[in-house]
Amino acid sequence: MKSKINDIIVNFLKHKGINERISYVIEYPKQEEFGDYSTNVAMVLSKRLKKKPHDIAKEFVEFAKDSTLFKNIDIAGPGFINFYINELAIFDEIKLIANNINDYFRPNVNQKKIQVEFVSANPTGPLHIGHGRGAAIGDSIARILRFVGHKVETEYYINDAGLQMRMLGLSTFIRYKQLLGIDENLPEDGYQGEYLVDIAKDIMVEYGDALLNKNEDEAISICQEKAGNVILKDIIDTLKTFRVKFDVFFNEKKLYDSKEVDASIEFLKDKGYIYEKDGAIWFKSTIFGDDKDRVLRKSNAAYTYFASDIAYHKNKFISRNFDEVIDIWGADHHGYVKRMKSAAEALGVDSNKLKIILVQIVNLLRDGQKVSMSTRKAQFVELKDVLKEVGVDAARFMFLSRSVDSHLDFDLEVAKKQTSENPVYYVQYAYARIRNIFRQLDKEYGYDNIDLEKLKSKEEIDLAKSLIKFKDFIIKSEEELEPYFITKGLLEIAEKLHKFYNRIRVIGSNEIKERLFLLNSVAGVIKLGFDLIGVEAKEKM
RNA sequence: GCGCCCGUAGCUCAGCAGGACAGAGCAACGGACUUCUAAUCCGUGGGUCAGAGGUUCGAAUCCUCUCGGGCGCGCCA
Repeated sequence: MKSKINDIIVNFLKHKGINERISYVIEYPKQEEFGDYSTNVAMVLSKRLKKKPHDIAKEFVEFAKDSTLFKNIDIAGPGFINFYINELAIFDEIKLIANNINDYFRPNVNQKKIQVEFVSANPTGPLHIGHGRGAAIGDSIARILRFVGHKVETEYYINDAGLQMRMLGLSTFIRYKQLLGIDENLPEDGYQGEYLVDIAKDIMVEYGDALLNKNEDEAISICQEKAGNVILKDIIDTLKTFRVKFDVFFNEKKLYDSKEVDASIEFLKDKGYIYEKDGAIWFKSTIFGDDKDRVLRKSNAAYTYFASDIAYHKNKFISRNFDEVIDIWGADHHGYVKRMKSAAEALGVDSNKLKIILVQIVNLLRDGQKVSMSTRKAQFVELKDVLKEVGVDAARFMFLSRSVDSHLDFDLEVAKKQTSENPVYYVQYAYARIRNIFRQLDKEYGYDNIDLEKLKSKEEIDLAKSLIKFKDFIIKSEEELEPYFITKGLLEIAEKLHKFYNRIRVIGSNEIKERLFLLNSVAGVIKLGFDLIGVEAKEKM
């Protein structure tokens, strides 16, 4: 619908001899009395054509008045052009939706090969609620991009080569020794969580006290591997219940084993972006706008994370040839963005192809008090416990009901209530109400010979409009990589459905066929929206 | 100290390539179930868009400063 209006505007511009792009907007007016759509094009053209906005608007109305799309076009305020859509045109759109939902809502895009990397939590402890938000966002973005028609691969990056994993092994080994009666305390920066005691018990079952006889380095390595595997499996299980699936798990270690880290440094060196100072190897990220140069290999010959991250992104872009890579990080990594983009440029990759989404923190509240979270200190609420308490649907919807860059307050006490305070029920209920009507039909009603002109009430027309508008929400969510537009669109449809349901009867009415036809499309669109955010459409509630 | 993000209704947030009287949900208050599920609907109240300047015909939106909050600034990971 929007694009049809845009076509008319573009024709008008051509008619006025303007062929280049002009930055006007077509929007939904805030007030209903200003029509269904509105454009500021007359005001934008005012300066250029040296005419009053009002006069340009008049010319436009004259130009467009023959279109069957509108029942009226108004000029209002300082020169807004307001469009009132013809009901027939609205229901023509509904027919298109009914004909093929996916075709109708899939925007035209050039297919790209896109990787979405998210969660990527080190397997040093269970996932907490903050990871849940990243998981919900990453997974939904992947679903949306896939729906739109891109080739999408989701990936989880495991930092299994660094000191953190070593610390995990050491902490587990100490727990193991404690179980065997050896008095030794965890180091200050060790992992305190109880889950390591359980893992240590498993190790004891498997090895008895044999690890004590091995050299410490080897014993820690065994513990590290065991703990890492157990925790990773736990993470994967949790993600699975959360309906999040990864196509690829990528190990950092692999980048070292395959010498890709060295190769990346060589690659940059050949281009002249590398120098040595104080016994360390540096990357000249300042040429690409970073605040300072960054160390890749320390003077003690150990590589920094940044070195393996460069190799990782070289692997993504060059070895695996992704057209676009989306990294989803926690907001506390924002200082890392410029660095990573510099690295992309240095690798010869247009840094616009690397999209980094910073997901703002989730504030967890318990009894109104903020709970601070730290994996190391084991002060956190596990994602899997939250899922058990509030359910997958509620959790996903809540994570996706705010824009990515706004803080999210997740109050456990409220979330646990499972009352109507949670908007997911509002939408699910709308769907269930429709399904319920269909279940109670006394016979099959075909949709041949239907006369949609019979749907005259405001409730029916508004409901139909909300479906058409949903397309804009999909486009926006895809363009801005913001799944919350989907939840927003769903809430709007649900609102119109409930209003309809309260005022209009379906079963027993003269318009039953037409209304069922409309409701069938509504249910289909809600189902589509739910699919895009990974929420279940319930038949009954 | 430097840099980034943010400050909109009691609470949580939309709106921010400048435009029409500032929006939604929740909470509060008052109504609507012999009806396809009231997990719903209808109505009411509630805001000097942190503050001060500036640009503009027009600023929540752009610029500057102030105040307040969060985060990042390592040869850490």
